[in-house]
Amino acid sequence: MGSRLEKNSDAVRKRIQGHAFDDEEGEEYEGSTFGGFSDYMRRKKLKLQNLDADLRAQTSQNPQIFRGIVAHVNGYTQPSLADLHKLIVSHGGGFLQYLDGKTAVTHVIASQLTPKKKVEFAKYRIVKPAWIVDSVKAGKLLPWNDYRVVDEGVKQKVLGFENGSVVSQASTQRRGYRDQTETSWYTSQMRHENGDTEEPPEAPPPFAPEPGKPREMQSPVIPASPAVEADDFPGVSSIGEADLLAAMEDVPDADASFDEDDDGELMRPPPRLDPVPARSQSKPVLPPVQSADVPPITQRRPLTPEEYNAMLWQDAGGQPSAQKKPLTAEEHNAILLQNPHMAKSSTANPDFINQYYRESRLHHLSTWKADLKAQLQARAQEKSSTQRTRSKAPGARRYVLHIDFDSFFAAVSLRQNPHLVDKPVVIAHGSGPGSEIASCNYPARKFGVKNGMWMKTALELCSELNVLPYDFKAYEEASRHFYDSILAVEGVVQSISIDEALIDVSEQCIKAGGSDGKGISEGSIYREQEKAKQIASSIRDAVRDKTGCEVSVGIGNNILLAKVALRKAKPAGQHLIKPEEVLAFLGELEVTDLPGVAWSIGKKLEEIGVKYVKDIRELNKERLISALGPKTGQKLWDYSRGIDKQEVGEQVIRKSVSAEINWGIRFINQQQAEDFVQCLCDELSKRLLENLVKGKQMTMKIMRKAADAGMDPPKNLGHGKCDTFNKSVVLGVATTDKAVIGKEAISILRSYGFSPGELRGLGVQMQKLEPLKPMAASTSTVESSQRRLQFKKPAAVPATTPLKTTTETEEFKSSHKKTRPKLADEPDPIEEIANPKKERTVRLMEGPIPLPLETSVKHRP
DNA sequence: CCCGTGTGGTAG
DNA sequence: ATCGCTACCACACGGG
Repeated sequence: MGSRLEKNSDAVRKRIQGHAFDDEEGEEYEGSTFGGFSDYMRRKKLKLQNLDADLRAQTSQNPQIFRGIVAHVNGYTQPSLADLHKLIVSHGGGFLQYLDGKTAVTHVIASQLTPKKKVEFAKYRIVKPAWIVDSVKAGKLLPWNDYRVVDEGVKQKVLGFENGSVVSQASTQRRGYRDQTETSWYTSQMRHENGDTEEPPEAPPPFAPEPGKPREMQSPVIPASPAVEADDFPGVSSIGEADLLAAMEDVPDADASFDEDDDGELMRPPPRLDPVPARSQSKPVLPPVQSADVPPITQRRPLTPEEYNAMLWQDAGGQPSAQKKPLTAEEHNAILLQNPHMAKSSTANPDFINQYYRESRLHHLSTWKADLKAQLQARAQEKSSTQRTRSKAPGARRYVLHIDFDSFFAAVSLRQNPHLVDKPVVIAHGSGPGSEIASCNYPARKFGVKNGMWMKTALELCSELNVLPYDFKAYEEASRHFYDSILAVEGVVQSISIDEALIDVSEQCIKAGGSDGKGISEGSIYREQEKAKQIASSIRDAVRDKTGCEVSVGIGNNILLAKVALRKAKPAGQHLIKPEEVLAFLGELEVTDLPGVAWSIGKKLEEIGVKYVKDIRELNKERLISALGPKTGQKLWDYSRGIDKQEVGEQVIRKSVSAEINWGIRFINQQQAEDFVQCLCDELSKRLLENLVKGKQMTMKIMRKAADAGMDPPKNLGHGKCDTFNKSVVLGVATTDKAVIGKEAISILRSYGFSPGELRGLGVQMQKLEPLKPMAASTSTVESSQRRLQFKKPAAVPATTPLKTTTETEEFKSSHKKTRPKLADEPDPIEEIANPKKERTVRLMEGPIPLPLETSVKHRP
C-alpha cells in the first residue's frame, strides 16, 4: 500500500449529501439538505421531536404516503398544527417544529403567507393544509402542485448557482453542493459500476412513489434454506416472523400530546407493544440489545415464499387492491434480515461491532496509525528529555526520507502464495461486486486495477484477477520489522502509518558531507546525497531481509519533496530529488499528485485553468487564496515552489476520539437503533479509557438513506447514498462514562426523529479532551516513561470481553492485570505492534504525563 | 476581531 | 454477499 493507498476508498458518505428534488413538473429545487433543528437542548423541542419517532413507530401500518417528506407548519392552519403534525408523522413523513435555515424541510404548510414570509420560505414548496388532509383521505400522495399557496413563478425558483456570474462578491466561485456531488468520485464510481441499481433513471421521484411497482428485492427476501444456523452466533436468534410481524404491527394511535411537564428527565421512552424493560429514568443506563428485542434462541422456520408475498403485497388498510403499499424501511429490513447471512453481518448480530472491527481494514488502518503515532511520539519525548535537543541549524540543507512498502497488504499476503507473485493479485474480503480492493500488486495495476476500486470494476479490467484474503496479523508482524529497521537509523522518525514512515537524517548526512551544510560546496553536497542514498538503500535491504517485501524510498530536502520523490521511486526503488531539480520535477506533476490535493481541490483548480503544478506558479497568491481559502491557497503556492515548512516528528496531541460504523446498519425498530448507539458509546468509552482521556463534548454522527436512494444499495449492506447529520453537545463536565455518553447520543438520535429503518450509519465522537487523572502516584515518572514504550506481545488472552457484559465501574479493569502479567520487568525492544483491541500504550496528552495503564493497575489493591 | 458549530476534504 | 474508519485541518457562517 503506497502513499496513495485507498486514496479513494473513503470520503464516501460526505460527498453524497446534497440532493435536490424533481417535483412532478421536473422543476428543480435545492432541497435544504441538512436536517436537525436549531436547538435540541431545549427540552420542549426535544419532546416534540421525540414524539415523531414514537408515533411513527406505532403507525407503520398506515400507508406511508409522506415518506421522504419533511414538513413545517407556518401560522394558523385548519386543521391545527397538532393535527397536521400527527397526520404527517403517522403516514411516514417528517416534521420540524422550527426552521433554522438549513433543515431538511421539503414542504412548508400554510394557509396563507405574508409577503415577507413568502420571501423567507422562497426555497420551500409551500402548500395548503388540504394537501395533507386530502392525501391521507386518498391514501396516496397527491400532487402538491394542486395545493400551492404561492403561484408558479420566480418566487419559488431559487438557487441559480450554476450561473457563475451570480456569485461574485464571495470571491470564491462556489458551486452548489449538488454540483460537487454529481462529479464526485463516489458518484462516478456508482455510475460506472452500478448505474443501473441504485438510482435507476426511470425511478419514480421520491414524492410520487409508484406503489404498484415491483421492487427489486425478491432475491434477498426469499431464502431458499438457512445456510447459517441461528446458533452460528450464540446469544441471538435469527430474525423470525415475530420480529417481522412486530415491525409491521398495528399500533394504537399515539397520544399526540404527551405531557410536557416532566422536564427533569431526558424524554419519554417510546411506548411499546411488546414488554420491554423500561429505561431507568434516574440512571442513564440503557438495556443491552439482546435483552430488549431479540427473543430467546429458537430455531425458526424461514417464511415460505407465500408468506413473504403476503407481507410484501399486503393490502394497505382497505385501499383498492391495485394500490399496494410500499414497504416501510423497517419492514424491508426485517425481511432482508431473514437471510441469516445478512443478519450475521449486520446490526442484527449482537457481536456485530466486534466482528465488524475485526474485519474492517479501515478500522485497522486507523487504529494502527493512532497507536504508532502515540508510541513514536512517546519515544521522541523520552529522547528529548534525556538528551539535550540540538536546535536545527537554520538554513542548513535537509535530508528527509519517505519510506513506504510497495502494495503492502498484497506483498505480505503474497509471501504465502509465491506462485502468484507475477500474476495480478488483489486483497479483498471476497469476490462479490461491491467488495473493495484494499491493495493490488503491480501486475494487477497493469490492468488498471487500483486500490479502493470495487471488485466489479476490477474484474471488468482483469478477469483473471486473484483475490487473496486479509491477514492483519501478518501485516502487524511485517510492520514491526519495518519499524525495527527504521528506528535503528540515526535520525528523527515520524510514523505515517502501518507501512509508511518519515526519517529526517539531515544530521547524519551533513556530517558525512563534511561541511556546515549551508555553503555551496559541490563535494560536500555530493557526499551528503550519497549518504542519504546509502541510508535508504540499507533500509530497503534490511526490510527485505526481515519481511521479504520491498519498500521504496523517496528522498528530498523536505517532507513534500520526499513524498513526491517516492512516487518516482516505486516500485522497489529509491529516488533523490536534488535541489536544482526541484522546480522541474514538481512542475510536471499534476496538482492532485501534491499531498492534500484530491478530487475536490483538484476540480477547483481545474476551473481556474490549473492542471499541473507549474500552472500554479502562474497564478498570483491572491487568486489562489480567493479560490481555495487562505491556508490552502498559501500552502499550494508554497508547494508549487518546493516549499514545505512542516518538520519531521512534530508533536501533535490528540484532540478527538471516535467510533463509527457505516456498514451493515439495518434496524427494524427504534429500540435496536438506540441499543446499537449505546454499544458504540460503550466502545467509545473504552477507547477513551485506553487513551487515558475524558471528553467534554460529544458529537453524534448519523447517516440516513437519501430520499431518492433505493432500500438496498449496490454494495451489500452498504450505506448507499445518504444524507448526513452531525450534532454536538457540550457536557457539563468531561467524562468517560458510557452511560452519560449513551444518554446524550440517544437523545440526539431521537431528536431527529428518523425512521430507524432508514439509518445507514452511526458514530459517536468525543472532543474537548482532558487527561484522565492518574491513579494514586506510585512509580517514578522516569520509570513509567521508560516502560511506556514497550510494544508488548499480547499474552494469550481470552477473547475480548463482550461489549455489553462488562459490569466494571472502575476506570481500569482488573482484566488488564491478567492480560499483562509481568510487565514491569520486561525490557523487550519493540516486539510486536500492540494489538489495538487489548494493548495500548499511553497516549500523549496535555497536562501531566499520566502513568501508564499497567503501572496504575499494578498498584491497585 | 474573537469565538462556536456544522460541514467538507484528505489521508492512510 | 461484506466488513464504506478515523484524526485532523480548513472553511463557512452566525453571534458577541
